Formats: sequence, structure tokens, C-alpha cells
Amino acid sequence: MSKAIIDDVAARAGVSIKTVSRVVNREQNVRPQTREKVEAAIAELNYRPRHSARSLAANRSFMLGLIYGKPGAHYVLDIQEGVLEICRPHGYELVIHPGEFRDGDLVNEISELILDRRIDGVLLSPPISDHMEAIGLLNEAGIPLVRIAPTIDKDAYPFVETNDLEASFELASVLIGLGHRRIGFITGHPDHRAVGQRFEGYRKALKAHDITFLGELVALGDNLFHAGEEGARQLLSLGNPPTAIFAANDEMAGGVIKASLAMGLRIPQQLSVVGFDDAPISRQVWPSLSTIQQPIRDMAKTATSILLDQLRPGPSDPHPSMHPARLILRESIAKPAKPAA
Amino acid sequence: MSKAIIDDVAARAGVSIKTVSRVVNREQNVRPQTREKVEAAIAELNYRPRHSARSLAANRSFMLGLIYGKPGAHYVLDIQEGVLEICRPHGYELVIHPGEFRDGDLVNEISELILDRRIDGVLLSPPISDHMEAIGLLNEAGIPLVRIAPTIDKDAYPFVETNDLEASFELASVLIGLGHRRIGFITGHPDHRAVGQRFEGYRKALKAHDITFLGELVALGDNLFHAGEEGARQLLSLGNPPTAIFAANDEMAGGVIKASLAMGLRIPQQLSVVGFDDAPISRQVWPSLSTIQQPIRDMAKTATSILLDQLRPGPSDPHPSMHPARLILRESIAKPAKPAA
DNA sequence: ATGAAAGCGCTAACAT
DNA sequence: ATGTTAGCGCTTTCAT
Repeated sequence: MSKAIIDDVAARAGVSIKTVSRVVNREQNVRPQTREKVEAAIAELNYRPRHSARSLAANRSFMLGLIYGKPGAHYVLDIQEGVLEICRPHGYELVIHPGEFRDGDLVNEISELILDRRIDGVLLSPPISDHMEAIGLLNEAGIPLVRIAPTIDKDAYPFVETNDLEASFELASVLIGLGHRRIGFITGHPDHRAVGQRFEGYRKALKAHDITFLGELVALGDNLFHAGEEGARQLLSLGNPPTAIFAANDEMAGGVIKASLAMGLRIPQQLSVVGFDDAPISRQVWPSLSTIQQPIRDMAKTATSILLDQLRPGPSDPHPSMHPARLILRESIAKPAKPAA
Repeated sequence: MSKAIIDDVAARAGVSIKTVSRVVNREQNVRPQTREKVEAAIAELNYRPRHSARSLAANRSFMLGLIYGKPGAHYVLDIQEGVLEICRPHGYELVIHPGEFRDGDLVNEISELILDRRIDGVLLSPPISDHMEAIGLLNEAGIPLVRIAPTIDKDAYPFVETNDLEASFELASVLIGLGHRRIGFITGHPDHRAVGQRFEGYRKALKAHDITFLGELVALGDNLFHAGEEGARQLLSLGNPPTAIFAANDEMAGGVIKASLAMGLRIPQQLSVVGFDDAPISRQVWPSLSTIQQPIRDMAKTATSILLDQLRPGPSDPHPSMHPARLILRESIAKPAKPAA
């Protein structure tokens, strides 16, 4: 139980409170000898600066905000943990703000964060990282922000990203390499633009291998499991059904597998299925999904480091913005049953 | 952009800052007429009390802490959202603290929360809700806390709970009612004591129906998917394998299903499977799992309300601590293939 | 390199 | 019912 305040430390160390403050804040111009004395006093008294007092005096809250939509439970938790891992050791707390992309309240909530809590900086996770209105609001208020995996207007603000498009291109190419020519695709939620890039990667892969893109092989999804089931039923009931289905995320790919099994199809013998995210579900379905592993946690950590750098006076360290994704091949793919026409 | 402070409001309303403070804090002894004037001034100036100033003066942080282990992503998010739903409208922010049960750091982290951040109150989610050392620490510091689904020493602190044991009893009884006599059980992580009660429910159900409990039908698990796979393989390779498997949570039940399918078993014809939690995975496996739905979000909301009540002066409203769970019957169960001996 | 004094914006006693 | 006066514990000028 420490009730020590800065005056106690100053008295004990035989210096003024300003010197204690300098030591605590790692400022220049303190003689090593003095510093040691102060540090000893701090340790002896178990002194911890009162956070609210610092906030009031310095007009900073030492809190970071994390605003996110709902791209899946594991994604959100990974981001949260990545952020916490970096910000806690630097003395920053995290305030989490789930919000719906199309929710008018989001803007109000952000205003409150700014006005009431004087948040020092904000991390925007998909799909909110593309919410330009929210970003504009933060910008006007002069609050530093870092976007995680944005897809539009990337020049304006710092961000971290992964290569959805290229990874998706590769995964589609693997299917093509196995001999698949009719490859279905289930698209992601239209508000999640990063997921939209996966569709682009698929189209580019077709093009690169001179396979005609067919609209009938595309089903519209919304990132949820159920959409995968529906999409699979739609695509598999075509006169000439696809021999492989690429879902824009693992949750939908799981839906594809469930629906296919329910229809009596054997996977991968009769249908290859791939997803994207390396979500837990990709290992939990049978057969396991081939997918793409994204460095979500690392992105969150880098984003947080960038943000903290901006909060510190002085030049920022350089951080890589690109965190490449990785192909994970599992049991859900095989050569098509009948060779392509 | 509001830069208005309390003096501005006082001047505009023609009152003293103390009166403004009274209005803002909904204290007694303000004439309705005066209150209206002040409220008008607040609205006109878009005044928001500076949080750090209130904290410093009142020695409260207006922050709640949520400390949790990792009982599954959806569980954690449900709790977070339930807490936020209640605490935000009351002007409280949430600070999240993931922590491992057996991690010595947990105690340090809690100390920091208390000392540095002056957290006003704490919610403990499983399995940390049974971490008596952490609880003792909080208690000594005089920090109000509410435990979510504790299993031991329930008298000492306020808590919310669900009826794991009874629900588990019912679910096992359903299997018995279908004719199953050899029912395997995969236990939960030993640190998660709430999950342990599910085992008790299973045993009581056997006893109630005069079925001998057999140790060979029990596999030890740790709540993770993989443990379900292992447990299933262990139980199904017995000379006389069970006709049904009850896993202490859905994630493990999902593992049972995957392993069973991989072994060529048909579910539910050759094996019935049930889980617990009504986690997303219970709807995503094929066939869908029969399980127990817990009112996690509601528990979190009630727990938060109880905590906020404690923080308010005056008597607390009564809140029900019990939030009953609900049986969800889906496709994963059927009568055993061969009638019981 | 160190210190003295003046706030930061609010709440809490204590008037009135 | 309303106002006055001190702080809360720190950071910030500005001296020295």
C-alpha cells in the first residue's frame, strides 16, 4: 500500500519535487548521482506517480483507444493482445471500443473519447480503419492515429498492412496448379474492404492462368459462417458446379465445408475448399482448411509502436508497414476428380 | 471542439462553479429553475467535465477493470461487451486485463492497476474469479469487486453465476433418456472450476438413473479443441467404447466430432456428442452440437450493475445472482445403435 | 543542473 | 439552495 506522493520522495532524496519529476519522466539534465538518490527514494517509498494528477497537469490521459468492428472473435482478441503487449510496458492503458461500421453512434462515441477522456492516440482496426468520417474527426481534434490494414486513402495517415491481394493470388494459383479450372468464390462483407482485395487476388490469378472469369461462380457473402453455407449451396447447385471453392475468410470456408458434407460431398475428393485468416476454425473443421495466415498480432504490435512513437517528442523510429501473410496448406485441397475440359 | 471549463459554464449560467458541479453530478439541493439554467449553459458551450480533474479531486478514476483468463474467444468478447454495455452509459471506462491463472505476473499487474490507475472497481471473470490471492489483494486495497461464475468461497464477495451443475445434469439425462448407458466424459481444465461442476452434473445424472460410473469412460481435457480430439480417440479405442460422449465444453466437443469423423464414425448414428457453452463452434460443426446455452452476456451485465451499485453511495438495488442456463438440442444426438445391455 | 511558484479543472468542506 | 475557499498531485514556466 503506497500512499507516497512526490513531496515525500523529494524530501527523502533531499531534492525538489521538480527533480523527482525529471527522474520519473526520464528528462535530461539530472546528474547521475542525483538520479540515483531519487531512484533509491522512489524504491524505498514504493512511489508511483498518481496518474490522474499527471493527466491533469500535462493534459494527457496516458490512454490509447482501440476502435474496431467485428471481423471475428479471434481477430479482435489478437489485436487487443498485440496492442496491450506494447502499450502496457510504456505506461499506457487501453480503452476498447467495439463499434459498427454503419452505426451513427460510432461518431458520437469517438467524440466522447476525445472530449471526455482526452485519449492520447487511437488505433483503428478493420473495418473501422477505412471509416474516413471517424478518421477525419480524430484528425481535426489533433489526435494521432494509426490504421490497421486500411485499403483506401492510405497516404494520409500512418498504417500497417498485410498483402491480402498477393496472398490470395498465391492461394488461388495453388488450386489452379492442382488442375482446377472452375473455382467458385464467396466474397466478403462489402464494408470490409481488406477482404475485398482477396477477391481481386483470385481474379488476377485466373487471368494470369488464362482462365475466364465467370460471374456465375461468384456468391456474395458477409464474412459469416452462414453465408458460407448459403454460398456453397448456391454454387454447388449450378448445372456445372465448381470443383473448388475459395471463400474470402475461414469462417465462410467452414460454412462451405459444413454445407458440402451435409450435401453428401466428400472433401477434398469431390470439392476442394480454401479460406483465409488461419482462424481457429480452419483447424477445427474436418478436413482442415488450407488458408492464409495473417500476422494480426504483429500488425497490432507495430501499429502500437508507431502510435507511441508519435506521442513521444523527437523523431520516430522507422517501422515496417508491411507484414506479409503466409500460405498454410492443409487437407482440404486435392486435384479435381475429373480433369479439366 | 469544446474547450469550455466549469468556470465558463458558471459564468454563462450566472451561478458558482459549485452549483455547476452539483448539476453535473446530479446532487440534491438545486432548484429546478437553476438546474435548467445550468443545463442550458452546458449544452450551449458543449461542456464536458475533464475527466482527469474529477479523478484528481475526487480520488476516483471512473475506470473499471476486467480481469480474465482465456476461456475461449467468444466467451471473453461476450463478457467485454456485456460490461461495456452497462458501464459506458454510467460514465465508466473499461480497462481490460487478460491474465494467466498460474502467472505470477497477475498479482503484479493487479497491484499496478490499484496503485497507478486507482481502478474504482474490478470484475473477475473465470477462471480468475476463483483466484483467491488476486481477490485478497483487491480486498486489502478496499477495491470493490464482483466475481463472475465463482465456484469457491462464494460467501465472501458478491457474484453472479449460472447453474452449470443442474444444466449438465439435464443434458446427461437427455442422453440417458435416449437409451445411452455407456457415456464418455471429457473433463475441463482443472483451473476452470466452473467447468468442473459440469462433471459433477454428469455423475449425478448417472447416479440418479442407477448407472455405474466408470473411470475408464473419463478422459482428462483442458478445454481446448485438441483435447477433444485426443479424448475421443482414447475413449473410442476402448474395447467397449461409449455410445455417447459428453465434453465439458463445445470446443472439445468439436474436437470429438472431428476425430470421430476422421475415424469413419457417423454422428449421431454411431456416436452421440454433446458439449457445453453454445459457442459458435456448436453451430459450425456438422452435425450441429447439442449443448447448453449460458447467459454470459447477461451475467456480465448484472455483475457490472452490482459493481456500479457498490460504487454509488446509498443502498444497492437487489440483483439476481443466478442466471439459469438453457438446454439446446441439435443434430448431434440420437438413440444408441444397439440397445443397452 | 536544480528549484520556486503557479496552475491544470475539478470536488469537498465549510460557510451563508 | 447556493457560494467560497482550499486543496488533489503533478507538470510547467521561469529563475538561479
